[in-house]
Amino acid sequence: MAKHDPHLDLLFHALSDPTRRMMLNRLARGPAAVTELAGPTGLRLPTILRHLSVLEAAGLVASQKDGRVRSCAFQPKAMAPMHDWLEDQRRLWEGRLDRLDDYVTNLMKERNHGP
Amino acid sequence: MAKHDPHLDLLFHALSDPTRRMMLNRLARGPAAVTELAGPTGLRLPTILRHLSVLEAAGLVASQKDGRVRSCAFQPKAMAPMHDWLEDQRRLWEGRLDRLDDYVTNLMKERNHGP
DNA sequence: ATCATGCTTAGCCATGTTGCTAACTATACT
DNA sequence: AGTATAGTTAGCAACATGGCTAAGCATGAT
Repeated sequence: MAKHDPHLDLLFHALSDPTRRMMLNRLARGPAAVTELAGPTGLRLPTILRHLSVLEAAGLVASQKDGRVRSCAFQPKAMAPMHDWLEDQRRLWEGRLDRLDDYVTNLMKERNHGP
Repeated sequence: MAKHDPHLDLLFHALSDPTRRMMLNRLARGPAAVTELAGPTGLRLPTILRHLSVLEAAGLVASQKDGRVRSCAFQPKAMAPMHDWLEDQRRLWEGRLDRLDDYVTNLMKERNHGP
């Protein structure tokens, strides 16, 4: 378990912006060019390019140039570390619930069999 | 499907910082006071309090004062919107894979029965 | 009453983020 | 060749973020 994983920072940060989530949403349906990504957002190209670089830094998107158009593709594997972290977190929480359960169970046993 | 959910911004942003994830990790094991949260981070109290307010803004933590100590508790339900979004995203992606599958299948049918 | 503890507020500083415009490059079209 | 298209780069402005110190306030212990 990484104590302090910089990749998670990039991942969560990338997802924390509505424009970037919109772009990912589009890319989950299939590859797209930069202009097509920009379309629905109403933002200028340089802005979109910046967002794209954030998504690429997080590994969520890979892109390549084909002629004069850059084709961007969603990289679902990049989500894995986040899912792992969420899973760890869930386990911790449920472990706590289990222990609470034990506690209550023991309490009731004591009530039933106690002095 | 929310087109532009500000709550998701807060949620992902809250998780994008290693200090805050560390705090959540501690809280998933059970409630803790502010000083206890600060301990492992090596950061000053005012800084921790700021992080705490970010976590509270995202709904991930609830706190209350008991005497002079503030007790903080993890709120697992706050994770739900994020899980929903991730699930939507996964569905989109898998839908795409299915369609790709169909495409390949059709292509092979045409190859077999075509002119 | 005094002192220690635990939190809180105010305010500073450096850096990062998000949007923009303007100017540039490289490829395609006619 | 000349024009349109698709990115790209540089740089600016406004605001947010993450750290700090110093000073304040409320509660518990002696």
